[in-house]
Amino acid sequence: MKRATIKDVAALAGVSAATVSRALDDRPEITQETKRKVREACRVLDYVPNIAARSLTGQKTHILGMLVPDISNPYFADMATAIERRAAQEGYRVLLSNSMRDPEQELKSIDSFLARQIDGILISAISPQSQARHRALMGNLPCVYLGINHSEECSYVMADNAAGSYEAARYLLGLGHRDILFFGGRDTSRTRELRLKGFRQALAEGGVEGRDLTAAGDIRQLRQWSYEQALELFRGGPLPSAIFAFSDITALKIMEAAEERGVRIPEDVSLVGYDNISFAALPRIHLTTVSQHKFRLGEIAVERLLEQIQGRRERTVDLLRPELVVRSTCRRVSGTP
Amino acid sequence: MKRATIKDVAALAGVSAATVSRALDDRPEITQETKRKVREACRVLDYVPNIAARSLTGQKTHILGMLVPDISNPYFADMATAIERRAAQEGYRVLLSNSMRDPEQELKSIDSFLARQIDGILISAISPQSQARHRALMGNLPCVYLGINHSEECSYVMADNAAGSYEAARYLLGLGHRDILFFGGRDTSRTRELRLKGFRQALAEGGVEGRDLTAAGDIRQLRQWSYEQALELFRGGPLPSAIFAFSDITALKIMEAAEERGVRIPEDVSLVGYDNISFAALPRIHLTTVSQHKFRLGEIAVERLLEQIQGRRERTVDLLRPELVVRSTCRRVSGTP
DNA sequence: GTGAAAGCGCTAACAA
DNA sequence: TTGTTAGCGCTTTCAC
Repeated sequence: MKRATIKDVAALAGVSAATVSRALDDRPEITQETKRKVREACRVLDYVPNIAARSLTGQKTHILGMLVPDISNPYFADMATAIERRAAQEGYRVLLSNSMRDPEQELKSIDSFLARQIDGILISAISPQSQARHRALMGNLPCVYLGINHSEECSYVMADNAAGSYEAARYLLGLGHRDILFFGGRDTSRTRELRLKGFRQALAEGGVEGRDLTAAGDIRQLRQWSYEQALELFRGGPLPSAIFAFSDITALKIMEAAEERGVRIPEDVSLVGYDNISFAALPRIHLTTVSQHKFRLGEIAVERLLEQIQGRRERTVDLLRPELVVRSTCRRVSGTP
Repeated sequence: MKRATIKDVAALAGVSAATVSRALDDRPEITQETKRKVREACRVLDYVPNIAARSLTGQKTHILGMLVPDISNPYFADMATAIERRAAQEGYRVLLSNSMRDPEQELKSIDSFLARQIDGILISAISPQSQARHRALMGNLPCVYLGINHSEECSYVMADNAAGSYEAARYLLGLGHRDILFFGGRDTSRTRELRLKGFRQALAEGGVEGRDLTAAGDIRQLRQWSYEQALELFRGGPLPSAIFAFSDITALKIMEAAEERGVRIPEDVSLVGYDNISFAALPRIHLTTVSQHKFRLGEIAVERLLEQIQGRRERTVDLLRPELVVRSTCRRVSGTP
């Protein structure tokens, strides 16, 4: 049972293939009567136009590519969901690719997207270096970058990481915390760099010295590293008054270690995360964290990309202001005056 | 800057388009020298073959479709991840579609998949009724169903829901629980029906009477419903000794309500979930639940689908045995002898 | 208002 | 071993 083609429809409707094409496109020059016959024939034959053939004729595929470093990270998973939903509303589908933080894989994924004639691409690049390499491959394919790894001439959508951590740090200071530890993130991560910067600035303004703990070297398993470091931290020595985790994932690992060591949050140590992934809002977790509005961020990225594809806009830059989401993992301490 | 085509490569390499095609396919009849020239030309031109054209020539698209009722449900999200990963290993990409539990949307998604010439499709159908309707549309397109909504002549991969809840109920009985409440799920859900069946069987064998609470009528927001019902349950009257939640999502909502009412789990009431979504393993949550091995299930589905596509197998049926994952939300009670 | 013909980029059959 | 030719299903001129 072969699929029906436009010729089959044309034959059944008693017109030419060209007319069928025009009728389905609802062109004004075609008679209502002809359109009716064509639609009827399509229905009878269960005709579905072949998009491959259509795209070959220079049409669009209505497929977007999305490339992220790690889809098992709930942050990207959530953003992907928002992107797929928004794209679907506009009649686009999205092809997802996971670079696994491997620059070679990133290039391969882009090749594969190109081969599929996607109309545009959304990329969360691994690093500015990798970004520079794949930029060339893409030619003038419409593209919007997600997050911070891009060069200045690209379109991008990002949240202000420094501002987010600045606000969170101010919150901790306001609660009376003076000994605050910035915990986690890879030392190669620009995201971490920016978050640490906002953190330090707030502390400096408050006249407080900050500490930080960073994953240096080739740490593949950042989660495992965080867990082990937290276990070490909670081994018995003096605790910091508050911990500012690089991300919610890290914060969760800290929570896990705390539980194991009998350290109570927030009674013994306050904790704030970053990203506001869905885990953070769960009962018993109630993690205070910084929201990057990742759903909105994904939606905007799709909108900007479609504007580029449809030639309505050139380069765009969108900056979202993060927002502190206060839950229950921080307590007020009586600061020394 | 137009993308290079096979003709450009052929011209630059000084051979015909057909030779380029063969060289890239690494066919034995082509000289090493020719292959080298072709590869070089491809490199120079940044040539990426056009998959649309290739698929038009009767080739495959190497794209699989995946259709689920609700991707915001972590259960499906997790399975999708497993499916994408396994498919990527085999050189396939997957196009995701969300039916939003709407039968019309389900049909539209399938049409859109057909139009894209996907090689095969993985479906978690909304209901046996919807399944019957879309079955016709697909002709003999390779297809594997995920879960329980399919007719008998299809290929499918599913976990034994009754066996899973049977085991969980036995576990609760073994801990001494006698007053156990089966909580949640839509009354139209076959999944719920099967889980309830296993639950009842175990209780009957233990000489215990079971109770159950079901979402009847057109409940769109099952999560909200669960939360409200749990709040009601925890209002102050006598508590059941244990609650068997229809799913982990439901269990989490029960946890949330319990927290709000000051009901302690497992001290005041034991709780078990179903699905073993990633939330269940988080610190502070530690939900005892039934694992359906959803990652494995997704992988198997991909493998079976590819076997069908490559003509190596016809209809397949895979049944996975669920497994109880004991964490910390159930306690032993001193049963009346 | 509609049809005939050309061509999108590629592969497969047949020649050479 | 390689080139030539035809055709996949569709859209888009250009005629009529």
